[in-house]
Amino acid sequence: MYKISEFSELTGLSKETLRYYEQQQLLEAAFVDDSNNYRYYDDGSYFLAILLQKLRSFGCTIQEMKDVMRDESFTNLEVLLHQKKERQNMEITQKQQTIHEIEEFIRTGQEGET
Amino acid sequence: MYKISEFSELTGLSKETLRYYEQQQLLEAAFVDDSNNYRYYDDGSYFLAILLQKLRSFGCTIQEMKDVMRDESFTNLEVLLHQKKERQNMEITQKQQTIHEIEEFIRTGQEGET
DNA sequence: TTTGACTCTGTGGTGCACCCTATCCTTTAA
DNA sequence: TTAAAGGATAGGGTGCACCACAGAGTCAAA
Repeated sequence: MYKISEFSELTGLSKETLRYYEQQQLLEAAFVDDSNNYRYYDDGSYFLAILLQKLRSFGCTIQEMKDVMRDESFTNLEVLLHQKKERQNMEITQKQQTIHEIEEFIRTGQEGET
Repeated sequence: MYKISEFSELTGLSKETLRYYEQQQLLEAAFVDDSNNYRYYDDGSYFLAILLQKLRSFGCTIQEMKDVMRDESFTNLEVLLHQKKERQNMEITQKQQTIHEIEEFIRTGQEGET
């Protein structure tokens, strides 16, 4: 069982983020001491925390992660992952388009200058 | 000379955005009627408005555009455009990396499930 | 002249995912 | 025992680029 600071260092999620995730019902402590409200995390919490961190880095929003965490069978997870992959691909295409436009602007923009 | 609504439709920048840009000293009206404070825009304003809109779509921030508009020779412009192109390329690389991580996660994640 | 459309300023709100601060209580090591 | 370290809660702040709204004044067509 880890207290919040230790768990924070373990997972890379800040203490504020951990409390925020709890508030969002995304990740709750494994146990809360009634006498002082201290949060205690365990290895199950760790697994979930790492999952959440990965999902965030994949571009998932808090709401999307809530939807994933809500069903314990994780059936939504794979769907979400494929969506995110698709989204990354779309954004790559958009950025390539933007690059083309910048290049075009550099070329034709020269005329209007001087 | 166009009043703000007409100019807004002409350029695609909302009236609020036009007033905001003026406040930011990014784009001022060509003429302001002292008696009623109405803004009037002309073709020079139009040229600049279109430029700003393009720069925004290239991922430039307000601050960066200010830097461009501050020097009338537009010497910063080309530098900024190349920076933005580079940035788009970097972000594409990052997104490709994310896609790899998602794919990797889908593959190895299967083990942990069930 | 009236009326509806337009303009102005100033101020506050938005979204997202946190971060920070103050204040208070509890634990822990010396 | 004491003092530092660490925990809690509540509420406000952040950044960015706007958007929305209230309240007041102004213009333009019928």
